[in-house]
Amino acid sequence: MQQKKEVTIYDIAEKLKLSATTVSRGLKDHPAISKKTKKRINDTAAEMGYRFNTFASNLRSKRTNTIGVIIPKMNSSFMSAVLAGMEKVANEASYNLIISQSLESAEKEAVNVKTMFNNRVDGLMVSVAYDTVGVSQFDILIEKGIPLLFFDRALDHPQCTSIVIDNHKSGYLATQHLIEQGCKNIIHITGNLARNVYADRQKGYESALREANLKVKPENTFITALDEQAGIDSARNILKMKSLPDGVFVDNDNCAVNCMASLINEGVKIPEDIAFIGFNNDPISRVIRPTLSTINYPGFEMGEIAAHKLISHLNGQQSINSTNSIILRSELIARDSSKKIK
Amino acid sequence: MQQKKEVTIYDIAEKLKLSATTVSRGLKDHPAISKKTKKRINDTAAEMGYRFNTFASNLRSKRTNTIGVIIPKMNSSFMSAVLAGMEKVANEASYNLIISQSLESAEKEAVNVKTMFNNRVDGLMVSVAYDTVGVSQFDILIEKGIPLLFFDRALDHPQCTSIVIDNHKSGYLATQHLIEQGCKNIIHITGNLARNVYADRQKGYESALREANLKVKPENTFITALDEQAGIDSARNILKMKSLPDGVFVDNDNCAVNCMASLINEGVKIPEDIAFIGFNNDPISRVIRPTLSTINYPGFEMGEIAAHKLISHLNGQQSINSTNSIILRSELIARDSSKKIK
DNA sequence: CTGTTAGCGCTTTCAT
DNA sequence: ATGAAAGCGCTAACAG
Repeated sequence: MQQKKEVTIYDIAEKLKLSATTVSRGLKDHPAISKKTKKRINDTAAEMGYRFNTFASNLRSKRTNTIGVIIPKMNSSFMSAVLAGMEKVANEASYNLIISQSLESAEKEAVNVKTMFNNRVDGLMVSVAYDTVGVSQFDILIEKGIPLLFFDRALDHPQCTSIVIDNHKSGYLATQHLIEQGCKNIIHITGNLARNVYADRQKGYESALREANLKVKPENTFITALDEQAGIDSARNILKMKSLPDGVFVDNDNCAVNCMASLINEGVKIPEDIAFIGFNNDPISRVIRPTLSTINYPGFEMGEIAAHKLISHLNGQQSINSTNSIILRSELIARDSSKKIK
Repeated sequence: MQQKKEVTIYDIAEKLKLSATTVSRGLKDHPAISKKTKKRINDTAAEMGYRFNTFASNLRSKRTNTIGVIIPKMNSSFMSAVLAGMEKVANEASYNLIISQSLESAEKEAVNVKTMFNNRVDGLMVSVAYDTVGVSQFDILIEKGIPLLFFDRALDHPQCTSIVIDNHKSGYLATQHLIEQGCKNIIHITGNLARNVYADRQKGYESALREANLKVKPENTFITALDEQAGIDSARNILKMKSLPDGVFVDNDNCAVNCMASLINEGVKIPEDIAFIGFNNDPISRVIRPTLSTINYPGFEMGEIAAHKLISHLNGQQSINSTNSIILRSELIARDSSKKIK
């Protein structure tokens, strides 16, 4: 299987009696090259089977036109939507996206940051892992002036912009909704409170309880991994409680449906005995019975805005820093799992 | 925001009174460099804030240590598992993975192939899009001797290895299972029959029917996109049929649960009126009620095997071609949605 | 509008 | 176990 020799711009230049520079410019659609020459160059390139060498280009120009993205896990329709939004904006600005998963591990995340750094990404967008601590793993980027932006699961950093949803309000709305349905003893199944998303939702949950003169009991907040197993385990823990709750707010639909299914298996009636509300508006929330009430928010838009902010910065149009952060709106979707009142 | 000057191996070499060659080797853990020198080199590199320049390396060595992966869509636990398997093997062999989605579009797939090609991937693994036609879009790779491997949704190509599951047997098992439960009028909701996975399952479905002396009716095969909407639409179409089916075999769990939910909404009893079996063993199949019978198969293993085959080829240990293709085993998981017999 | 020159940072011979 | 020299293919800077 002999590799054919690679065609370079020099080969094209020679064939056309031009300089390599002109060929390079012609291929790049540079304004200073005549239409006619451009056409000759492009035609010859195609004919000779030329392929652009990104490495030589990147080496020389010290730019990669590549943006890195690190997400915790590619397992929700929300993440798909965010990435789709990012990809759209990046493509339009002719940037490439490199996506990698931390799989919820701070350790793997740190490795990914290094890999992105070594791959010379022009900028990086991160939604941090479940157990990430501190921000020092990102220092290498900041030091080299590589713009860093957080989305959804954000960290506080003066030099970074964050794009998030209003988690406080979301938590408040979800809890208030359960209270309106008559719930007086509401569980909040959440994640690591070091993460802004969970901490803010917890605060919103507490605000709503206090506003309704309901007690905030520490034992009513379950800190979990918010995955399927956490849903099943939480159901077991709920059934063990002295007084059964009458409402459950789960920070993730997938976890919520598993919890619901386990409870129903044990004879619990939903929403009559326990009302449920999830988070994410995942497609599963519409398929499960009873259909799951949830919080919806604009993932695609979040991706678009994040990518747009970063690219604006790269083009020198605006700066990445904490004062440019954005909070997107979310909304309550009430379905059968929470409608105690007929 | 001034960029600090990049540290190169020459800077390290100078500081240590060594040659760049030695530094390069030391960083790469080359056997011909003494332990002591290696330690000095690595320490100094860290201290000086050196970062490896992939582009210079790739440019010079003409290898990228990168494997490309193109998948239709990152929307199932099956795909996650496959990618995790690939990543594990790739990482162990110190290869990077670039993953991109065709979003079920042949057009985008062709673009992705070109991008991968221009990014000089050492090899490519592809699960083709829903509507891909022909194999010519992959010619550029074959011509340059870049190994190409298909997994799950495969194309026939003498120079490519395929890693697939036994779709014929899976279709047969699923259908036979419904027949054993007493079904006599079974619908098969499938996808584009130009795709091996769906064509083979359809053949298995037909084999099982014939074996049981049941008629194979063309109108009982629904060609759909196998997504959520297809499930909902199929439910509507089923309800319009002159004689309602008593069994439905869907080639995708996600589509199946949406179809089931829609039918249940219309008062259909599952499995009593219509028994159901899906495909993929997606987590959703365990949460939905009734729990969905399905076909399980080893996604993680598929990823591992695919990556392993490709890397073996890159190391010159075995060849990529159609004679090395592998068919993995799948298994039936019977749950409540198909158990008519008590 | 086109060309000349130089060099990005690394690895690969081939020597020693 | 270490080094010298050359060059991968491109583009920035300057020249005309």
